[in-house]
Amino acid sequence: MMDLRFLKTFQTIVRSGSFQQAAEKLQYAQSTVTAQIQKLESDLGILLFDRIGKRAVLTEAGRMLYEQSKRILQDVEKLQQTITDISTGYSGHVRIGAIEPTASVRLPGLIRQFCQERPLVNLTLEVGTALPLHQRILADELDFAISTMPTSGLGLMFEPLFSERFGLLVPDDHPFADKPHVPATDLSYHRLILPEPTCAYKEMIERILMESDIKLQSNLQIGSIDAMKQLVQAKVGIALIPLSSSETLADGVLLKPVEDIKLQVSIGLVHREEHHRFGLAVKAFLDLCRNELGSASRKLA
Amino acid sequence: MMDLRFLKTFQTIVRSGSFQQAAEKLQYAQSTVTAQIQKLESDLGILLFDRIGKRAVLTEAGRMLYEQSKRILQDVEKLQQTITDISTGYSGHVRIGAIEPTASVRLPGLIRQFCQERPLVNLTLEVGTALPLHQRILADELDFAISTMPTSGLGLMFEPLFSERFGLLVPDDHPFADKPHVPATDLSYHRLILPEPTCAYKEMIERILMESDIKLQSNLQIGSIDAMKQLVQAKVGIALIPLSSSETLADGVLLKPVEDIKLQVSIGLVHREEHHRFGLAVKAFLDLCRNELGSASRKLA
DNA sequence: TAAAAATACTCCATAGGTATTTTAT
DNA sequence: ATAAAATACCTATGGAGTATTTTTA
Repeated sequence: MMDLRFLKTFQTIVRSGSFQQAAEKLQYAQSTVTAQIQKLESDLGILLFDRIGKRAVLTEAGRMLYEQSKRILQDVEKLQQTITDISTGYSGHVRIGAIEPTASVRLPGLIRQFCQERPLVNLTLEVGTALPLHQRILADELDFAISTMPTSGLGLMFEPLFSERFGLLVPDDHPFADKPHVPATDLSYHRLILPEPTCAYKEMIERILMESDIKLQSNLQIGSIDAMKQLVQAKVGIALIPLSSSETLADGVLLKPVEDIKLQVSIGLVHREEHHRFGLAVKAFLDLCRNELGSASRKLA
Repeated sequence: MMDLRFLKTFQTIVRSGSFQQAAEKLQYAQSTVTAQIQKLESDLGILLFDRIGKRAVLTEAGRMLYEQSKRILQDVEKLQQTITDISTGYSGHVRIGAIEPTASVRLPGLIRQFCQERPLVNLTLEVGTALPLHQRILADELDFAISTMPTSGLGLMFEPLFSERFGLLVPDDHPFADKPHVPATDLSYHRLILPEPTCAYKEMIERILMESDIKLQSNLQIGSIDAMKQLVQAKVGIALIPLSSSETLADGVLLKPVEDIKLQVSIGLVHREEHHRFGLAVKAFLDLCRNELGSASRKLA
């Protein structure tokens, strides 16, 4: 296999015009340059220079080698720079996943801040439901996720950041609209729109409602919070959605607190147990999440 | 400087999934693979794999190295293939120069034949007058040229191929038009259009006419043979042009042979004296020129 | 006769191998 | 227990140096 140092020497000869000047520039002995070129020529089985007296003139093969190796050496240098940047956290690739509404409500601010601080870092954000995200972490295709707690036994760590609390979304002409808050038991008398089955929220809601002995009148299952808002607006039913979604409410609907029961779920960081070797860029984003989303920070109630 | 063999090993590990399989594929001992990766990691100052139990999983830096080195190795392989092809004459770059009308009359057929035989060879044809072409050969920017004989002292070799003979181009209603051939002495009585001063033909024409003691009535100097044809067609004058240009004559003009004097010039191959090291592709084109244009071949009279 | 490249030789850094140990399944 | 990776140690190829010779402008 070709030696990159020899290509570098070859390039230097072509640019400087002589073996000797190349040797000086590269801090080699002159004989070393000769030897390197002879090695290249014998490896490739073709002469690279016509030795015309003192001057060394490129052959056809030499010209081709010059043109093509130029790009290769440039790529190698770029690669080395990239690796250096990664080890300083200046460059890199952060691959995270998040559930809604965290992804669209809480993360955009963080992402913007992160991109300003580290403009060369690639960032991938995958939005999905908890289980698929956890599986992608295990497959080494995500560095970490922000979601509900993973089921034990997967080999994943959970680091709680904050509690997502729920409210009742109702049309503004609904009987509940005038009350400051809604007693939980009143939920039994209305059609409730629930999330889809793979959503971690659905399980939580059903469990809590069951514990409180509240029966559901219907179970319309809708995968998207936005779609739920539309349906509530259209007076199809009422829905329990995270309070943090209130920032993007449509007209004609209200988000009311619910009394008596703790309708909330813990959201946090999910990553592999052996997370020792996160790159600096990933660590930086992790810390950003801890600082900005953690319960110490009270930016979002 | 990074060792390409190590990158190759690294790639093989990533693709095969383990150090051991990579060692088998590459015919290395397993410890060699370990050592190579450790060398890479210490050179780059960053870990490439997370050693999770038996399995080796790429780190962020490892993923980057994988993505970027892929292209580098591909380029290296392509480069080696190119060099191999050059040494067989299958690939390469032939850079030739030629004067008119040889370039547009005699060469297109050769070029088409050559491109069919060696489709991967790049071919550059520069059309110009003799002296500039000769200088570009000396500057190593052309492999050879087809032109008139170079002035001695430049260090160029000349290898005659054929004689370019001249005829008199006249409008079809010209007094000469009915004669089978024109006596040289009759030229004195008509306005003659000559080539531009840097054209090798002009010198030859003037020298021959002077030797024959023929005086010129005027000296309109035109650089392009095509332009001369237009002028003759417009009855501005008559012109001496190579007989080989007759293939592309315009309507309303005739090309007549000239009697008594030898209006001809030798055209051949011009190249450096030290032409030992032409690539096979260039040699092939040289031979094609010798066979198809040489005086042995009587395709064009 | 200078200046550049090639040659002769010496040295040693290191790539690669063998054998063994460590580690995690 | 077994299979993979790391470690220890050895060998020898070949890259780089010094000194000298060859070549040509």
